[in-house]
Amino acid sequence: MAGRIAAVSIVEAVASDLRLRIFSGELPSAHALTETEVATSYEVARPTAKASIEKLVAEGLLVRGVHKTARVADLGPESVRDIYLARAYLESEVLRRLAAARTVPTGAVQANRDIAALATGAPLDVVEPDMRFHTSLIDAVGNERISRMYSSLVAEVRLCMSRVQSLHLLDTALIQAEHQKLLELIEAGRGEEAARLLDQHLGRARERLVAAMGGEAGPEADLPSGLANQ
Amino acid sequence: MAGRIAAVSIVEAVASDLRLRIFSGELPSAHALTETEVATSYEVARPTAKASIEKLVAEGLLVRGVHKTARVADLGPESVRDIYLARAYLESEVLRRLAAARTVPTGAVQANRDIAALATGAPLDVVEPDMRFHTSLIDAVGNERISRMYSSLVAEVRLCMSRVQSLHLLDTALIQAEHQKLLELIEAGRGEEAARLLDQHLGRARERLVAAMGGEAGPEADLPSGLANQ
DNA sequence: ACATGTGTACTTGTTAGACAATCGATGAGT
DNA sequence: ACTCATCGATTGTCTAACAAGTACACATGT
Repeated sequence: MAGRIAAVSIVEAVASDLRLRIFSGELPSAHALTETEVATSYEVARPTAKASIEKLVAEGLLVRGVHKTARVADLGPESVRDIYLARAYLESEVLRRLAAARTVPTGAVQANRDIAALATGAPLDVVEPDMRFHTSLIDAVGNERISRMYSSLVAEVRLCMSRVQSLHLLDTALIQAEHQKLLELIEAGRGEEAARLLDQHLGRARERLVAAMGGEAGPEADLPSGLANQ
Repeated sequence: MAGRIAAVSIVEAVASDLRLRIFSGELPSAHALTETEVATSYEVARPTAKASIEKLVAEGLLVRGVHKTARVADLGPESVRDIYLARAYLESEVLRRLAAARTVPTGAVQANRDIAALATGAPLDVVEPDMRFHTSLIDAVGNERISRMYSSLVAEVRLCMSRVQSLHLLDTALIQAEHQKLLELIEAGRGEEAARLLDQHLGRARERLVAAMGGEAGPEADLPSGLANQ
């Protein structure tokens, strides 16, 4: 079904294609991914397919227990809140830091220009440049570990996005405007305000996502609750 | 050489034992870990050994390029700064959050009691309860992803610690006192002060670690620089 | 009819052995 | 002494196979 790919590593190539198929929605939530199934469809050996699957399990895109077949992760509203809270933790500190150095990453500027350019296109096309915008901010601090953590969160966000077909999910113009404001605040060295705006920005996106997934809205938009009982 | 272990999964068991051997210093930095070598020493098949090694590579404890043998990660001062900065990002937000809810995790209280109890023992014994203290704080927010990220950072910190034999590295009494102060600030709901104290706490530990590794000190202790050029 | 036990098919965990591709180093030639 | 080629070692991947565990359906008993 899926064509063969040639890259640095076979297991990496298979994993990449599976990733795309998951993000595209071709593989729906809770869809079972048998090792032999993957092996035959990509014409690779079962150990290779196994390694690919385990890679995606490590990334959180698939879940599986011992001796059970891997399934596409089915993320609920709680997971979405977890993911967005983690994003906020990392990114708000990053904004403070960038603002302190008055560093405006060119990649983020370009990404937001791209968002503005497709303002008339399909609403779901905004996801890629939006993620690129945020990732550019993170990468600008040059911390390998933080970048890795964030990209793992981005992968989960994209997974969530692919489960939602509501076209009214995203207000492209608003997103673009808030991104612009964030960049301006960074340039002006106003880190605290940038961090606060980011919290609202992410909180809004989170609640829209939760709503589109059928979950009920959280208590407040900009400061999510949910502290574990000790 | 290493005895066999029986657990849920063989590759997990092998990975765990390798982890311990790395943390204990038995496997020094840049030590090569051949797949066949691991396979024969644990009496497992090579694919199993391979999987264990790849697991540790994913955790950052081992490094390896394509077609090259895995080696124990050799973390330099830059890595230490990256790790501690990432810790600060996560943990400072966690402290603000815990303080807002005035939630003092019992696990952290117990961990700090343990530190106080062994105030007369070997200085390196403080590492385990110290990590437990910080991990308890993180886990208290109940965010699975943040906990996972943090534990990955803790693993790297422990790797660094095992490379350092300087016994004057840690001032147990000071650590214990600062932990106590952190808990009090949380209980009092003074999140900002807690976050600031944490920055100093981690910054001090970081610079001691860097110094013990032979690196030169960073510019300032509580607000590490190192912004990537654009 | 319902609950319970059994059994079979499917899937995963692990192993063995093998071959090609690649990396590192040693040795030969200039 | 320096460059290049050959060789050994190591990894990537495959085929084949067996053991072990899970899940579902079937049959049985109450």
